[in-house]
Amino acid sequence: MSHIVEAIPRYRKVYLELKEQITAGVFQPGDILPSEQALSTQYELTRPTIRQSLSELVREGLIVKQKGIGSIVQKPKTGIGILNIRGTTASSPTGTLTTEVIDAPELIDWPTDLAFEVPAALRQFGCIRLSRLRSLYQVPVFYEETYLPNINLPRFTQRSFTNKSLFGILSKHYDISVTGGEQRIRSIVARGRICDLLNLSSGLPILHLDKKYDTNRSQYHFFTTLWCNTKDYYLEGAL
Amino acid sequence: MSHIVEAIPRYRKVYLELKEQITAGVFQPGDILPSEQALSTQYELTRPTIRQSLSELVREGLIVKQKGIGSIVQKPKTGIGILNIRGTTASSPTGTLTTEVIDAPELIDWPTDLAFEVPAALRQFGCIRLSRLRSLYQVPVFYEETYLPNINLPRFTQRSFTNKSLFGILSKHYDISVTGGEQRIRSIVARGRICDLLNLSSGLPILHLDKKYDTNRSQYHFFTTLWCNTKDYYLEGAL
DNA sequence: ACAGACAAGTTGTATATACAGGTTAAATTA
DNA sequence: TAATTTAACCTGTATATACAACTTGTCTGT
Repeated sequence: MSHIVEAIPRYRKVYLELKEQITAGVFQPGDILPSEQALSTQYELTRPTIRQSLSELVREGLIVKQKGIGSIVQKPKTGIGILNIRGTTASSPTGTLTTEVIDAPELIDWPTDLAFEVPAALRQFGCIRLSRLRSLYQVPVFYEETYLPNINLPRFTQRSFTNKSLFGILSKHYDISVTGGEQRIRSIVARGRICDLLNLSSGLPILHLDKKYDTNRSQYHFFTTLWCNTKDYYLEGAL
Repeated sequence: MSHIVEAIPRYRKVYLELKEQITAGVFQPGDILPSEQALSTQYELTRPTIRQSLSELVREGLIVKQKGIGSIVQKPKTGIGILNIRGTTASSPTGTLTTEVIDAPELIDWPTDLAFEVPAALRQFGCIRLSRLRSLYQVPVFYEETYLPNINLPRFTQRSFTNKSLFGILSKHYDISVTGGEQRIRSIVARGRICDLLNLSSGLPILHLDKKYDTNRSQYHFFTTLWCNTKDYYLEGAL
């Protein structure tokens, strides 16, 4: 087993730094970022490299670019932005989302009723299942079940996930970052256990989402099923 | 008023051509596209330019790239892919989606209850409203109301939208292409007119989506509200 | 005072090139 | 024959450069 260095490209460092500055408020909505020329001088990189950093910010909707003007910082999106690539914790209003573990991480056989087909390459390994309940202002909003292939995740089942971002833990301790994925959405009525967890009466409409996440580990995917009460909130995402 | 030539960049032509070939089946899922080097020879462009074309295909999920291998064509996504940037017609299984006009295009005042705020720059112009019902295999699946700013859209209200793509008409006749947008999703119960249109009994859960589209015309946005019966289908999209 | 030309600054498009690092299959060696 | 090395090919990252197209503010001439 080789030591993973995973060198971070320079364009990505610039992207991360600018993103941090935007979310931290150094650049306010409506502000114009330093020009590509200025950024290339500042970071000692060339303009194509800087443009690669900015294109990521455009893709995520943090800036829009306008010819002749510059890169304009956008208002952060409102709502519970779990339709995009960000983890649910990172994309919610700061400090209002709490996470409670319902079922602690445990090793199980792969369920047979997942919405997405589990690749054979993953089936030969075990499956780690955990479930969590997310609340906004102490009101339960969505319940989430996650299924991960048990490949090279030492001490994963011992970790605490209360009020922690799963994406953050995967990134920090296991060098796994989410690069994309797909999702399927339905509208269903709440029944049984979901009602209890979300504190709903039976028969109310809720969102049901199945997600498959792609990661930087080739062939490594994981899966999430999610039930969301959209009575007081909505899900939001970029097109 | 100047004549709009709107020269199409070369990288975009390559993108469009490859996309056409993929959707037409010239390249099958699992196939590997010609290498960037081969494409640059074929199209007489340099590799950076070709990479710009391919990056669009990656963003739309039509291909994934793998270092040392190439660009792998992906299975077309199943489901009704209206969560992504493609118009609903273009992203559904070929030939199965029919569109019926419920309310023909008409000039109205801007509604006051749209989910998204209409920019002041658009409010001073009138609003064109039209509504359509989409059916899969003759079964109504979603109902859609669209609101467009009436700016430089000659003869728009006279056009037929039956079994036509709104995106296609905007692109072909008015040089308007959708470049992005945002959406909000809720789960609600069907009531009143929606029940009749979707042929549902009252109280069943359906999806409610509000969308705001960005276009290549600066400051020009339009809006869609959509009700979708997800009993037999689901909405799908990339993360 | 006003209109128009101009200059400066910005992003968009495109070329040309180089090397790093991953993958595969053929060639070489033990 | 089997294992190892090598070569060929692929995408990823980065530099350096040039010109086009768009926006804004300034300068100039009337």
